[in-house]
Amino acid sequence: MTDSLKIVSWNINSVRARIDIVERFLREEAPDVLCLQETKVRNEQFPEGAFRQLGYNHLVLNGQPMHHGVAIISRLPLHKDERFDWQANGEARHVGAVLPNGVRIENVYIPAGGEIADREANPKFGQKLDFFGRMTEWSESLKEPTILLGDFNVAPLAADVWNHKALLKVVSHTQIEIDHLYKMRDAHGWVDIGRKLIPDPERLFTWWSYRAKDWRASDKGRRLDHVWVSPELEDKAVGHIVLEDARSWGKPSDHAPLITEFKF
DNA sequence: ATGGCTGGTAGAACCAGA
Repeated sequence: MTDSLKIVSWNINSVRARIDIVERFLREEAPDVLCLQETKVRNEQFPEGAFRQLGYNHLVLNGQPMHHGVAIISRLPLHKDERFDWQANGEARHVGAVLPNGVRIENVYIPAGGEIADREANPKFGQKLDFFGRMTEWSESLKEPTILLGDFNVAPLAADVWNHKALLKVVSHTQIEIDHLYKMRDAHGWVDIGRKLIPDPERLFTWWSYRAKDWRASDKGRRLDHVWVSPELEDKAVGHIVLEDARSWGKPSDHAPLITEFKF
């Protein structure tokens, strides 16, 4: 018997400000598991009722006031939830749990890293590189079949940005970030499902700035959000789309949802 | 090739995102 699962990653940029389009998304796409980043809410104030009404009764939260915050919201029971502090400063940027089939889901919000791509001039950039370092150590020792997804805040390939040359020195597309990302990938043999199913050099973006007059017309996007899987799960991911239309829904997030279909 | 935008929280000539 084949177990089909639809798993989503979405940087929501405030789950409370965005609750109407989150409900629309759940009604229209009916995922099994929704992983949110940038929920921007304390756990006590998380709008759990909206999710429970739609049949999503299993929530694991890691929130804080104002910034950051992640959540896994599921129709299926979640077990062994955990929260790693890969930032080493208490910020809420990770939550993980195990699905009934034994597969782990790790939902991460990697720091943006500020404006300047230099750890001396900009401590936030150093924090971002160190975050990758801690995730690399974790990846090296990882044994369980795992889905690692979220907002990685790096667009590694030329086809992951609207203009490769223009962005070479822009944080999210610098070589040192890409080196750190790939070192983490190689530490576990992570498979990039986005590029396995939508191969390079096809255009593939997940984020478009709010500042563009018409985000679709200018299309100055970047692929900042990713779905990676352990090597043994590579063939279980059978479909992957970025729901770009959601970038145009009322009061949108600046990120679109990534929908991955698995057959276990 | 940045930023003209956005949210949270405070009550900002704010901070953060990327």
